[in-house]
Amino acid sequence: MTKVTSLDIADLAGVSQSTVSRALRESPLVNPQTRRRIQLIAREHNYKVDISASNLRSKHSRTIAMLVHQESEMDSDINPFFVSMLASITRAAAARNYDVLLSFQQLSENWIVDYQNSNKAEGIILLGYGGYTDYIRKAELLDDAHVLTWGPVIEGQPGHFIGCDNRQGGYIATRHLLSLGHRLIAFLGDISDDCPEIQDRYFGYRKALGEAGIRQDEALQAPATPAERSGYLAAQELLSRDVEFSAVFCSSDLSALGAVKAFREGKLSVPADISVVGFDDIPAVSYTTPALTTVRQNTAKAGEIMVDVLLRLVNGHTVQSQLIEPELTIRASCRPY
Amino acid sequence: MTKVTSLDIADLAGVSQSTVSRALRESPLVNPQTRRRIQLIAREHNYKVDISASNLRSKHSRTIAMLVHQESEMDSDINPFFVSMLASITRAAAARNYDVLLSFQQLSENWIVDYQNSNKAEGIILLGYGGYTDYIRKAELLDDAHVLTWGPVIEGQPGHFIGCDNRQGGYIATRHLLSLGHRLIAFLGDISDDCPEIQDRYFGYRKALGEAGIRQDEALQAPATPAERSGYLAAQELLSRDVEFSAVFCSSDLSALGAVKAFREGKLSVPADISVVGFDDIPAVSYTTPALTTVRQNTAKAGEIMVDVLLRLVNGHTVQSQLIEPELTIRASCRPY
DNA sequence: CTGAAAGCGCTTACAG
DNA sequence: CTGAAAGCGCTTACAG
Repeated sequence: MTKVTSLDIADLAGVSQSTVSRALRESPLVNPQTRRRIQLIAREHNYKVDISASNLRSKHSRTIAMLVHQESEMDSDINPFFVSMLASITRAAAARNYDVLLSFQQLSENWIVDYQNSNKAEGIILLGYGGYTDYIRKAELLDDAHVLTWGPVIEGQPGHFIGCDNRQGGYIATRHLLSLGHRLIAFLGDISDDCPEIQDRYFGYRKALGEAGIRQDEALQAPATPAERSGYLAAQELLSRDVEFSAVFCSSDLSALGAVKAFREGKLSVPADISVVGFDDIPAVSYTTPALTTVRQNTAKAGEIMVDVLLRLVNGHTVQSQLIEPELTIRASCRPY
Repeated sequence: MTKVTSLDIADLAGVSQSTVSRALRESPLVNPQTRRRIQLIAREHNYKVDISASNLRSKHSRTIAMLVHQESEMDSDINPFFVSMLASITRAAAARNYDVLLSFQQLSENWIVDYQNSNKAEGIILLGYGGYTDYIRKAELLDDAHVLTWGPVIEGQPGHFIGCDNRQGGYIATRHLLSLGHRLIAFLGDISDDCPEIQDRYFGYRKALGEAGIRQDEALQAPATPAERSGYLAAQELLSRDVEFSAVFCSSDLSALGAVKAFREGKLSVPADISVVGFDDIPAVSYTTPALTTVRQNTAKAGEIMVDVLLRLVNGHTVQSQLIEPELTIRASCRPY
């Protein structure tokens, strides 16, 4: 069976090939009746516009590339938050008739050149490059390339970023605990310069404490990466310090999950003995016992915005880095002090 | 800045455009020195072969599409097992110089036609369509289309499947528990015809019990979907029945995680009071306490095989549905009875 | 080993 | 509203 082309459809419909092309692209130039007839014939014959020919001629690929960062080749343990982002970006792109190319690897100049200059994709979205700010900073390429990164928005930083208002997120999480009467609130997370997003959550936490007239106690801070295991260890570390606290703000849901487990093993009940707030609102934490109170990053909305902004970048508009407002999602892991 | 084409490179190198094309595709027809020179010039000018033009002319897209099944629009909670598969397929494709298009949605005839006839992708991989056997059965399209599904291999079934030898997996999991002296072994999972993969795990479990001369007690079976919440409820159900058992084989890691939690809440320690074996070996279960003994589905290998088989299908070879051998991964969730 | 030429299947001015 | 024609940037016989 030989391939059906627009010429075949034209013959069948008794019109010219250009008219077929127009009809299938919903051009208003074509007589509505003719258009419908052509579309019907095309469907009957399972005809689809050849995307390569279309792309070549029109110089658009209607495709974006998504690059998911992977530390190591072997590590398939992707934060569920990024899986949600991936899904929502893909859906947002599909809604705009864009396809999504997926790749897991390290960012390299080469990769960007490859995807842009080869016309494979009109733009690129970077996911999970949180720790790579330095690297991104170096790549001047990012400035004229159509690259959008999910990550921290830092003053004067080259490239284009969309991220969560992490400072606000840390602030509302801590305010919530304060409003429940907690005064000794621990913080779990890596506040080094390597993790500007976590740092911002920490700054929000400090701001809320400050406003409540509470001096932050360094002994109530323990580093943790966004991983269950890490939260578990950090919580144990906290317990071993033998400082008092009645609540913990964890800078990620995964670390919160680990912390809850550590507390439980230490015969401390959540929320009876300790209140816990997480960050991200990954799908899993609404099912846990207790369901986790957390700061929701709206991935569906984030996906929409990222696709919109990337496409505006592609179309030559100047775009602004943008922060997405987090929301507190109250569940069952906190209790009044 | 106007686009660099192979003609520009040809001019710069003082050769014909055909020679540039050949050189960049590593054709042995080109003088090695000339080839190197051309490649150098191309790199200097950030020239990349226009993929649309190349695809149009050569009639290959070197792209495969991955369709991940999503029950509902809102459900971004994808089983980590499929995330691993997604990553490993993408990497296997990249190693063969293939790009991967990603889509999350329901399977529809339309979708397949769209991707194949439009030349967007040479073949399609379906992920997470376990419950959709009926639907797939109906789609005769699948037979001549280049579609490969991760799922159960069923005698006489149309289409092409790669899956885990689930029966063997259930068998080795149960044998392990038997070898530790357990006799009363519960099973968690949905054994309806809707889930042939879980059914197979159940058959393997029964086979092992049978060989050990143990009559399977129906009261020791509780339905559970591959979700933590579901495993949690199923384990509670089991406990409420007040039947005795010293071990549980859970048909997924996610349900095993939930079961462990339920046992713990019921003041039963794993593995001291109850031994638990899971299935999948998702990344998370090696970090839990106790680390979970489970049946490993080797996703890296599965990804390689799926890409290989799909590409052979694409190239017109007949391919055989294939089962991947599971391996028992012993960790800390089981103890001799 | 190299080049001239055809042509993949579309989109889009241009003319009517 | 419709058609004839050019041309997107390659790959690949074909000829030498």
